[in-house]
Amino acid sequence: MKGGKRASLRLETASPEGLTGPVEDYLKAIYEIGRGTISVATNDIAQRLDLAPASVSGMVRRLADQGLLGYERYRGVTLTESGRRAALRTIRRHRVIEAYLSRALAYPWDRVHDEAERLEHAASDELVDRMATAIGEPAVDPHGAPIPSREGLVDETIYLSLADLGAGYGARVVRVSDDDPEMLRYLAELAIVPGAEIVVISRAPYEGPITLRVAGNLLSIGPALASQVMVEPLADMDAPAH
Amino acid sequence: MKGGKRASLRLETASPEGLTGPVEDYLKAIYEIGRGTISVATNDIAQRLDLAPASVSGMVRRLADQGLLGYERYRGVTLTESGRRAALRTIRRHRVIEAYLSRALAYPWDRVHDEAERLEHAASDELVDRMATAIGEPAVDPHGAPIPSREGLVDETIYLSLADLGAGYGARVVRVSDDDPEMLRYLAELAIVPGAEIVVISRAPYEGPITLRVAGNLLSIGPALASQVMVEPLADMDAPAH
DNA sequence: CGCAAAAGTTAGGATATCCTAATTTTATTT
DNA sequence: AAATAAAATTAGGATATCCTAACTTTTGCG
Repeated sequence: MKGGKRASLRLETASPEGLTGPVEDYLKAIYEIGRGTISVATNDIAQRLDLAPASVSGMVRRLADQGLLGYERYRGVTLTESGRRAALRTIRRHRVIEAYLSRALAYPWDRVHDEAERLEHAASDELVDRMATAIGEPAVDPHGAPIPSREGLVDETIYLSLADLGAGYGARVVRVSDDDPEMLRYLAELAIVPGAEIVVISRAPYEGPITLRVAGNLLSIGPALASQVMVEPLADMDAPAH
Repeated sequence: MKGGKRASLRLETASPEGLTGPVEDYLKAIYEIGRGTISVATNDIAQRLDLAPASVSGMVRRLADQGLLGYERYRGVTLTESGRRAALRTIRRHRVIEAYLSRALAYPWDRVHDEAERLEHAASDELVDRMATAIGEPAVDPHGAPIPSREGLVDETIYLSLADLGAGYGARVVRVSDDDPEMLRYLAELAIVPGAEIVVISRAPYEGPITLRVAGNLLSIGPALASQVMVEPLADMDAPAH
């Protein structure tokens, strides 16, 4: 006989439960689409992961057999408790890595996402925890997304998007969508970053441009972009009237 | 048609040439066994990667087809120029990551290897370069192994092992084998680490213990352990006679 | 409410990687 | 140099993941 016994499957992941990279990606996608609770359509998973719908049908079936998902044919999937935990662990990894790359290695914010997308499947919990400690246990990643705790708790607050904000309102940017590097570069140029304060000056009708004041400058953006920017309305503004 | 075209193979690696994790592992193993030039037996590859010999036969055939290896059935394999470059890139990644984990995140030296083993397939060249810069472009990893340059150059010096050193000789430890955590912890306890100066006090015959002075202490180790410690003899010792 | 469009699934394949068992080639040893 | 031992290969399978094409179920509309 040669050497010791071998794991039945060669895993490329560092997950405690030994999930593969693709499995982690599915769970994360399902969590993010359904906010952790809502039932999710297989086609939406396919779209988000850029896979053929048929591939998703096969995979969710297997994940359901493993107890990670609840699944009824033609009816969408939900995360089980164990699936949810696994999803949040991966999301924590992703966001801690993003934050670490940004703060400790001065990684540009439009590139942290792709790098984290690969590292999240390879980094051990110990490494992720060391990274988090090294940068002072931040609460959010560079795009403003909340980082789940080691115990799997996350801030699930739902924010308005800039597209939902009426003229005259002021708000603070809390979070921007993270996966389009070009958009992130553009937003940074406009100073629309988490923490920035903005005022909606006017909104043209029929999906027209939204004019804002940001950091003293006036600028206009389209509603498609505005919908990617999550904000927290500020109470103390002067002209909230309609 | 849905979305854009898809890569023909889904890669889990960040390599420029798009090599998979297993492929990088094979190339690295072949480089390390054969020091980059010598022909390597497939069985040795199997042993090092903990795979069945039959699996290696299949894989080296494919790698040869891809131009990464020279291969003649029943005769072993050699790295081609392109295989060698790929191997050194992976080795650079591995060692930079080890050094970074150790210096920037205070990772214990017996655990950097396993972590790097996974991250080396996921980290982009940009990340590895940023890590290297962040810790001052070290020349060696925490175990004393030389880090290949971005251009693929490495120090190929071959050192003696402690097991080859006669009684009376002094030497400086340059490098220790890196993949057995328990052994690394033991060596650290004995202060046998890269940079340490040692003197061989005596050697018992018939594979007997080797007695050393390290950091002022006397201690004995077996030849199996001694052979894992690479040293550079010191010229200025007093009793080199016989 | 019936039917077409949309959503989702099964069927049948492909690829990369690994395994065990059986076979072939090379090396060693008398 | 024949016989045996060691090394390496082929044959035949398994698994995880993905795909396209064809089919089925659900949904939404006139």
